Amino acid sequence: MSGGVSETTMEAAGDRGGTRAEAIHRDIVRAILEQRLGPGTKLGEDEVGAIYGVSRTIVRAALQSLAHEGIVVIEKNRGAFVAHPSVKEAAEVFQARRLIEPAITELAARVCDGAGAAMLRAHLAEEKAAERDGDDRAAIRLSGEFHVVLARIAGHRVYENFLRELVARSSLIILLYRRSRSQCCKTDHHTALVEAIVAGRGAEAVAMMTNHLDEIERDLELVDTAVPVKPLSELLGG
Amino acid sequence: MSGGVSETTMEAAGDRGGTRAEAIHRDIVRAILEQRLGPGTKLGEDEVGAIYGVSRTIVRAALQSLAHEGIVVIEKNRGAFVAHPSVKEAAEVFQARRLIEPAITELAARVCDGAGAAMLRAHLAEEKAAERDGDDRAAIRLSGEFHVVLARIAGHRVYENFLRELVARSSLIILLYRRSRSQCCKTDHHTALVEAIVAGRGAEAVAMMTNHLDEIERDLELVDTAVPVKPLSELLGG
DNA sequence: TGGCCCAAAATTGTATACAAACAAGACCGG
DNA sequence: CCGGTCTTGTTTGTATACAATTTTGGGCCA
Repeated sequence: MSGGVSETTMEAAGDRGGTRAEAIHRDIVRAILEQRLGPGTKLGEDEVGAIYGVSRTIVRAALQSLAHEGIVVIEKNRGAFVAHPSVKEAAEVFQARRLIEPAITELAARVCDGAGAAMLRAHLAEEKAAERDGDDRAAIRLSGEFHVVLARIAGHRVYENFLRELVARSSLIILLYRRSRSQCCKTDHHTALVEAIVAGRGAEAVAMMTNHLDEIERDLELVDTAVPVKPLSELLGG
Repeated sequence: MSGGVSETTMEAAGDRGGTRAEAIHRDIVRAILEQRLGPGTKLGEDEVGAIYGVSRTIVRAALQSLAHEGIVVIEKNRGAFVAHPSVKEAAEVFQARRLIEPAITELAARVCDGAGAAMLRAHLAEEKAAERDGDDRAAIRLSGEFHVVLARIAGHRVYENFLRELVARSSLIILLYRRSRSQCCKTDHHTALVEAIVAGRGAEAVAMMTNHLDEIERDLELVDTAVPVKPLSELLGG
């Protein structure tokens, strides 16, 4: 973990991007989306505080926020751990995604204007660049975030917030339960989705999204696994 | 505000029901569901701390949790306020309910066993008793909570947590935007829903739920209003 | 070698002190 | 009287101190 990068995180916060706790929250979510932080990882308050250069007060606020999203589990008197979703929870998360993402997709296809199209295409370009550059972690994160960008395009804050949590939790689930080593979302699926959405072909986009989610879920083997644990200072702030 | 009642809240926490912050969070949600706490009400840390007999640390944790659910808005350097949902947010909340509650209802109808039926009937009995006794506040709260009990019966934690937030936010929305003074959910609708769910008639229950939600939403007039403000100590711990 | 016990170290839970920022009231001038 | 400025009081943001709990390591015994 390079101290310079975590200072960048803090500067972003000073930049009216939100409080320090929110910045740490975002950075930890980023680490999870990039699959650097795995299920069961202990997030000690002093350790996290040392990494980001803040007191435990700020760390506790960040951890509470993460716990509220189901991404971290806080056990009384024992500390905070990256969540280890059960098979049941995994099924529930994907079921919720199969419920909400077609609705988001349909909305996005209906309201998508030039700015929305530009945002989607820019995101797609970022995904492709990460893939081309062999930056697996960024590619994985961007592929998850693509879904959240759709919700932002749809302009529906309630759905967006819910989906943001579902996507972060999906990242943990995929890390635990996936069969293949491949990136879970295929860029060409995202490409086709973008084209359908931008063209306002809602029904087609919805069908594609449904298939896309089914495919992600089919790649999961919903049985229990164990994960190795790495030192926190290698994983955060990255 | 009777000190005895808030001590009861604290004892419930000591009873492995969760931390003190969680108990305060629950009590504030309860006050909102009972429409004792209206949109825009300031929740000062010291004031809330005095009411519940805790330090600001615990209050801040409770307020953060409420803010995460969209029930309270924390403005930097200005304090925490009960949320005042906009017309757009109101529409989004009800749209999300129209998406998720039929799914919950269908699930509940599929899995409802004898214990589930007993839970639903007990809840319904409580609603009817509150109505009969003229306890409007309890009746309003129980009618909102009925929807969350359905989610619990469905045994789907992701849906349940999401719906819990939506129902609390709905309470604020209804207080702000309703046309009529009547209780927003009619008990006979809940009665009919329970019978269909318990009998496993999923499609019928789903249709009823959809109509029920449409009816609630039709009773809202989605234009901006202002609300009078009452002293906090009259409203919390109730 | 494994299990148990105990003391010390580490960590979490929480209150409180201090700094920073905002709100309210007083004062002054036009 | 009204508006602007300044001062004071209040509240929020955050670190730190202290209490409570858990974890770890060492010693002892079968």
